[in-house]
Amino acid sequence: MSLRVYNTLSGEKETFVPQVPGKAGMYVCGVTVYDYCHIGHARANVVFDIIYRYLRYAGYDVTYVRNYTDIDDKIINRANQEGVDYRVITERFIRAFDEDMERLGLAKPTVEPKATEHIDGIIAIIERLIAKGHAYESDGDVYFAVETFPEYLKLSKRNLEEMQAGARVEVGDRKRNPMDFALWKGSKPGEPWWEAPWGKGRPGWHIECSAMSMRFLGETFDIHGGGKDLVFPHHENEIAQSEAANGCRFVRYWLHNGFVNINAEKMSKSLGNFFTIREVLERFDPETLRFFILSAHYRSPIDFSDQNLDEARAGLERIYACLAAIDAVLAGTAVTGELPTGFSPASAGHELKEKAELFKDRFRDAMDDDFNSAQALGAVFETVRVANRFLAEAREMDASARALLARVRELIAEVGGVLGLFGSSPKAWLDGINAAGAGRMDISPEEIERLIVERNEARKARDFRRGDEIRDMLLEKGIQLLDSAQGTTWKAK
RNA sequence: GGCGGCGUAGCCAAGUGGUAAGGCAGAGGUCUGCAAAACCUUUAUUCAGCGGUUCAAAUCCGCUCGCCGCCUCCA
Repeated sequence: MSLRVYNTLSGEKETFVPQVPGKAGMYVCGVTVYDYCHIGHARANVVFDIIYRYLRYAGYDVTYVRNYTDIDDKIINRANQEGVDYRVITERFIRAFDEDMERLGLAKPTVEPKATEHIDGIIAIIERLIAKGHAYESDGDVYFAVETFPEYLKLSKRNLEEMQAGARVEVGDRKRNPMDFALWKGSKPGEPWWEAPWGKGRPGWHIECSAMSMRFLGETFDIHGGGKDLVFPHHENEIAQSEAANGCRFVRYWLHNGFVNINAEKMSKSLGNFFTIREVLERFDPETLRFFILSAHYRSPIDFSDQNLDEARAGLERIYACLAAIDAVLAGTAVTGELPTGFSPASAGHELKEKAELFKDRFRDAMDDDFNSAQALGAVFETVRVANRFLAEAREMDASARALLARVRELIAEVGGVLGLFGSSPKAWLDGINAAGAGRMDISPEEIERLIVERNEARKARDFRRGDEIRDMLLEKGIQLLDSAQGTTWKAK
């Protein structure tokens, strides 16, 4: 089966056929660096991270461009508020963005250009647009004339007349048509500026993405991504500028991710109901957040809540617990990696072997279907269930049993590499979750260990009253004891 | 008002023509001194409602109801 992607432009799933066989060019609108990123940014970036990883996994040579928009009204406003140069702001939030993405385990894009490094390219496009009659200068500003581009609004499927009717009239407008948008803005005193044929100024929003994508991916490229909210006006305007300037198709496949909701309402800056990535990571492990994001299809809305994050953590914990159990069996033994034969048809070994053989196909089928990570995770869970059963059933772990488990372990690591999950040492991850949980309790891990020893001594002496007393006391503090043949461990509830 | 999307079990969530993945929570069982954890079994004759097309519909079409998004900065 081949990769199919949902193209916003056509409104349908299409078979992905790259412009150049074996290669894929992908541009994703990055952030405007004037504030800390919220979990909506986390979602967009995680989603396109797995799209990038999966394209590579599927064998494409991918050029992935993700920009920083480092000049913009909001940046200037913030700089003015703080009384600092705009670059102080952009440098601070570029660093913050990089830290956040690193913690979320994102792969580095091929290029991460900044708008301010491409002013020449921006000016060149604007000059071409003016020369072709698609743009006009007006009192130091330059605007794109939407009426000169008949296909305007083809992405968002709107109607120009109706939008004009509803457009807001701006005071002292320099536009010929209220729907025209700025390519270049003349600078006011005290604002950052660059020299241009129309005087000192700075680029408008939208034009930087046209310039940077063209620079690194060419006039036509395969995939352009971003959040749903960028469809209009940002991407619509990018199409107008780029196609009017170059006279050819701009993007082949438009991909847009759905929103993060809070209590079923869109999370946004203007509503003030947003959480920054940093705030969330104070309470939840980064991989849990990533797992939560990937547990739904990228185009669906997801509802962010403590309960949903707790459920995601429980699910991820189940997978890691299984991996830890496999690792414990495999510890210190060399395995061949060959799939063994000889499991009787009714046994868990036979079933697990079957799951292992079909696993990669199921994963690829899911991801080929418009990057359906939720379905892919379903396949992982099924494998985990059967592996757990195998671990519980098997009397002794002979060479073929270990080889089978090693194969399962390898497969989960392989798809984990594509999803950016399961990359931690299972034991370390589980310990980390415990430690984080225990950090919120008023009891130290040492104290817990001491009480476990005391309880086990009491139990050995068949003093179950004392033993249960300790167990109940710890449970009250949120510490769950786990008894097994190997001894007693604990976890934070 | 215009355009677009969504409505699947108590909750989260796949499934877009062939007879409902998976997770969480719940119930019963195995294990246990009793528990917890783990494992096993189980939990939607049915996909918001009504009508239509079809041998066959959660999936396609129409209508109704409900929710949401974009139309203004936004991932």
